[in-house]
Amino acid sequence: MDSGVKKSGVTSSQVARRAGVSQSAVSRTFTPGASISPKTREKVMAAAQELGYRPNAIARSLITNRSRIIAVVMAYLENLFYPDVLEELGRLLVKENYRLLLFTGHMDRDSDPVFDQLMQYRVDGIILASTTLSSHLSEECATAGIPVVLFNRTTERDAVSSVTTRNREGGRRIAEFLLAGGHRRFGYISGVESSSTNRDRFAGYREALAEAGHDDIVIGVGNYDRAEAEAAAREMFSRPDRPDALFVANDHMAVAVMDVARYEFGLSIPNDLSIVGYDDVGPARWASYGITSMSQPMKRMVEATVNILMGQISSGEIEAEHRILSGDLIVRTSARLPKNGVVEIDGRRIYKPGKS
Amino acid sequence: MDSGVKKSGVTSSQVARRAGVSQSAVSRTFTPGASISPKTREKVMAAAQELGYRPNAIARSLITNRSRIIAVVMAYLENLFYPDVLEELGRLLVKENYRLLLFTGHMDRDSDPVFDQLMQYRVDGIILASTTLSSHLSEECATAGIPVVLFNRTTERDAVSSVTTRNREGGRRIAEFLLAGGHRRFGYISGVESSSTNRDRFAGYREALAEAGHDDIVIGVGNYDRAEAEAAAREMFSRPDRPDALFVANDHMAVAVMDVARYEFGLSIPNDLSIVGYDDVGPARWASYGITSMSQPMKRMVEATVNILMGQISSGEIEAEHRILSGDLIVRTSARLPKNGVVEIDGRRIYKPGKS
DNA sequence: ACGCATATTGCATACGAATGCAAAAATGCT
DNA sequence: AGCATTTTTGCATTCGTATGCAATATGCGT
Repeated sequence: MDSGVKKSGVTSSQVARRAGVSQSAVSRTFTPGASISPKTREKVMAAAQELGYRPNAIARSLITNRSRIIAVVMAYLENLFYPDVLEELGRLLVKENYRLLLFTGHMDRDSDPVFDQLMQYRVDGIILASTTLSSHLSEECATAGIPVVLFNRTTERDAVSSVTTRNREGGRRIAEFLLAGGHRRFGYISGVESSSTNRDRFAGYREALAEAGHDDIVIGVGNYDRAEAEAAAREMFSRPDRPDALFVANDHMAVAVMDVARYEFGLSIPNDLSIVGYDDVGPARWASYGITSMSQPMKRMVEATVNILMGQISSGEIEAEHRILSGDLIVRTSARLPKNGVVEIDGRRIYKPGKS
Repeated sequence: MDSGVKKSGVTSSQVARRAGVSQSAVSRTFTPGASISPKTREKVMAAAQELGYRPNAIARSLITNRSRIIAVVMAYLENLFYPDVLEELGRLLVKENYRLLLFTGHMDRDSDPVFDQLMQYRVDGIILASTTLSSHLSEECATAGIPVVLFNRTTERDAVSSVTTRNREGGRRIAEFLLAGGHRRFGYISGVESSSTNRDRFAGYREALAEAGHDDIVIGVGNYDRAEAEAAAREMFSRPDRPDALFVANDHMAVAVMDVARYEFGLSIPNDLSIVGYDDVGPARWASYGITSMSQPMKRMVEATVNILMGQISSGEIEAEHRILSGDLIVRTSARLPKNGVVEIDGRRIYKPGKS
């Protein structure tokens, strides 16, 4: 009431004095599960209220050695898949009472500066979305006891935890779908060629096509980038042996490729060209595109990610764990339909070979 | 070399012992501008290297009372404008050696929980993107000495700093453009009605139309949400007096509205209906849409935001500051063109009434 | 070489909260 | 009531770094 300025900087000791108790009592009042009597707790709460006290998370971190901060390193934000992921991550982390420290951009090369900051803030965990860590850096995390989870990516040696979907099977499924649709000439526009998602998607696609006797896939490199995907599409569509079936490594690029096909080459989709994408991200669902796409169960992926992290944080065990989920091939209008195999589930049309 | 495990937890004292200097020397080595001789700095650096030492930002914050963390509260992430903003913010903040603590979702009502966390981490500044603070909360920030900047939004009383564009003028410009294009019946699909951006854009639009004798604007409420905008569009397009000119409060909704117009109502754009959006965000530029849109100079807005923040942090003066930038009406194909006024600048077509 | 000004260094303490430990209070039991 | 047990409390210390101050080392001018 009378205290006048309540410039934040109210400390637990001040509250303690006000409430006529010890600083420890204040601390215990704000520490869930600590030993404190209802009576003192009430006194403390009242004093805290009056002074506008909030526990200082920084000081708390210093002594508990827990920051309750999770670092998220994310790239490709212009691909709506990732903002979606970010939003869901935010929701889940806040629910677990963790904060989200965001680093945008890649950290492929020795991006020590960014990494240094992660370490300096003693984050409790790191989520790498579409970005990997040099083995050097991930080792450093391991020795530092910081859990790391790769989101939608894996590394060669499975040394660090990851959450992915069955990209290889996804690639296969897409090939089967396009084969069943009676296509003759197959194309692929890749993501970043060294990325595990790209490798796996393509591997599955190529395998299934090869088994059907198609060994000559027309390939363009899109690097998960709109402009590059457009350029690759232009090059591909200008070829005399233009494909009639095209798998684009993600929807973000597929949308761009579709625009190029329609508005620069006057192609009719899916009559002249079938396009299949990956992720089942927002724009793929928009009426202008209606892209047939392998879905990635984003929410479950995020949930698994947070889950792994929380497990490792509370147990202290940083054993690499790999969660592999699966999606469905959502059928829309960007690709010719096979005779059968398309079924409707929960209002979504899905390709399930074998089923009529 | 021999130290074996270098489990992070290396402290400045350990480095000091190793280097044969005092802990202060280590601290000074890592404090830019501190008084330290090149010779000892070198010794310290060497020891730090060996042990894998990194200064503990938490401990540092505790004593300097500066966290070097900026909280960003952001909503509407599915609107690509905001991921773009986020990326740019990340870039600029990192350059200023600040970290970005992200909170997603709204905090309109007394969202004290989120706010509490902001305060607990003693963030050095707060950026509110498309979200405002109750006056109660913003006051609390003021007394706590924490700079707050509203991004793309203002409050009634100009008590808190903000960065916006001339939304009212933008609304006017759009009206002028549509009037010059010879349209007869005008519509508007709003954002969140209480938001300042929506109010201003609409005010300008309505004023200019009224001056031209058009007082009967057909209105739908979109709340900056795709689904709601679609519903509003459906309702509007079903009316007998369907407008032939439609201003949609942002591109995120305009894209959805355009799809409804074309694919659900078979309208030809811009022949049957002209659509103008706001933001000039990614999808507006895609070939499928080509939306004529008032641009917001996102990079400059972000720059101004960071600028205000840095200024207030370093000066300690938290005087509300308002930066108001302006954009251009980028002309594409979603709206009928006026006879004149459209000029080409840097490869972009812009509407500048008065110019031929 | 001497004295003075300046640059470096180490000591000791502070930041704000959490926690082991022992003292004190409350509770239960007979 | 008296004793044993449990709960609550306060004291003192700790986390890792920054910084004022006094002490020491260095450099400069003559």
